Amino acid sequence: MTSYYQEYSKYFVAVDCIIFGFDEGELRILIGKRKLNPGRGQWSLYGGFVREEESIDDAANRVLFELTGLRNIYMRQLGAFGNINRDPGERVISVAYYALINVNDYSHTLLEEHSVEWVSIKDIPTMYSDHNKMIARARSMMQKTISSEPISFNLLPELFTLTQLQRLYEAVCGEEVDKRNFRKRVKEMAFIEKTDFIDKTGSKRGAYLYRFNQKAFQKNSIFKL
Amino acid sequence: MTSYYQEYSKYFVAVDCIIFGFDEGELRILIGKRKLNPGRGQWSLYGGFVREEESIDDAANRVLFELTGLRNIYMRQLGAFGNINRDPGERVISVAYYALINVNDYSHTLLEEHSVEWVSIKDIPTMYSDHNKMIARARSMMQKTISSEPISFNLLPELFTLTQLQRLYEAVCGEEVDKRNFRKRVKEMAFIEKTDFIDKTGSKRGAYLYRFNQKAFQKNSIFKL
DNA sequence: TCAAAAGTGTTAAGTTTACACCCATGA
DNA sequence: TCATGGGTGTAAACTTAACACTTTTGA
Repeated sequence: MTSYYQEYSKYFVAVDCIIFGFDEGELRILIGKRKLNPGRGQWSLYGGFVREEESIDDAANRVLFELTGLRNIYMRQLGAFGNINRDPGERVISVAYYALINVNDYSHTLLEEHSVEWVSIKDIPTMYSDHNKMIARARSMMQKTISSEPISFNLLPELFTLTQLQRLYEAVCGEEVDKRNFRKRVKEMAFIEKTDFIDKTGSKRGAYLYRFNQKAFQKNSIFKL
Repeated sequence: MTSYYQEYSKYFVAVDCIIFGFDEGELRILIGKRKLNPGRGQWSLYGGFVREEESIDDAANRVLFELTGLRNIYMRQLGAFGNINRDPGERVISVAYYALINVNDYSHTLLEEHSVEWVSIKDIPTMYSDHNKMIARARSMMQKTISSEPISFNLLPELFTLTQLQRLYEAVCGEEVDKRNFRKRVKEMAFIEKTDFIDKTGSKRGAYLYRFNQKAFQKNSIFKL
């Protein structure tokens, strides 16, 4: 084994995931209570330590997979959190990621198995370590992104109504938007395709279901909500 | 010493700084050739390892201070880079930061002392490890930021002409803008103050010098270039 | 006297916002 | 039949973009 850097210190490196979902008109994240010390019983993000055989990104994907059973999830790094005493146990540097999943893809069984729950972004409790800071950063990063990149679709089922899309947008941005103006903008985006399917769960009349066409997007690549 | 996490591995954690300056109409970064193995002689960002008694942010500030002698510099984290083999020596996780400095504050003596030089962003060579990726990310992050936050002023002397400000903006964005439209926008920002001083180095006629008023900005907080 | 950079307004095009009513259906 | 959410267009306000000439001065 080489040892170029032996005079320097090494640190534990963890990943923490802010997992967003959208349900009942609310933006939610998946959090649970810590099962181990330090901080046992405190609300916490789901995370894990980086292993020697994986990159940090791989670690984040592994942790997400362990919790959700899902792969190929939209996931972005928020950054590294490295205050000396951020972890009450020992010095741990944590790299935070946020992920967007469709709550329907996540089974209730798994919720109980890992004792995590969907908590509305409006009701986040005080959390372990600097996790509140991570959540705030994730939220603000996502807010900036949602108007310029088509990330909404990761939070919705494959087929969705325009009202659902609008409610999601409103939940992320924290403000209401005009229905007609919103639909006008959607109509200009050829990669948001109207299907012939109709959803009757949300209203008596029924609403057309739409679908995000990834391929059509690649070509056009203009997005502005 | 506590040992909550002893079953996990520890890693070297470094910081790398992308230090931007603006000179002769070009956006430049400060890079040098590695003095030590692995990678001796390769072009590299300036960096250092995180010490036990400092946070990652503190480490970045220390490294920047070591190189420039400057404190209280505008500096933002880009994120963590953690591929397994990113460093040819041993596994090192690196947290990249970008900093904006005024080239006039940086002495030529220091350039030589640390054998670093200002290289135009257009002429960045192939660099050590994943440093090219870091630079690309820094550039793109800065580009996004410059239109919505008043960061330009960190790259300029305290007093600057509108042409300098415009050239900087153009260098960062990589495209030219209309002089009259640019000045119109500047005029609407009360916190960019015209002074009575005139700079005659850039033209025979001379141009008014302007100054960024940080206090006036705090109150208004609208920025759009 | 001329080359070089500084400085200055107007108009057309495009974008954004505000706004109200009819439709289809199940209960 | 009525309450509920679905669906649609236009005009005014605002923002952005395009555009050309005069001024000052040192060389």
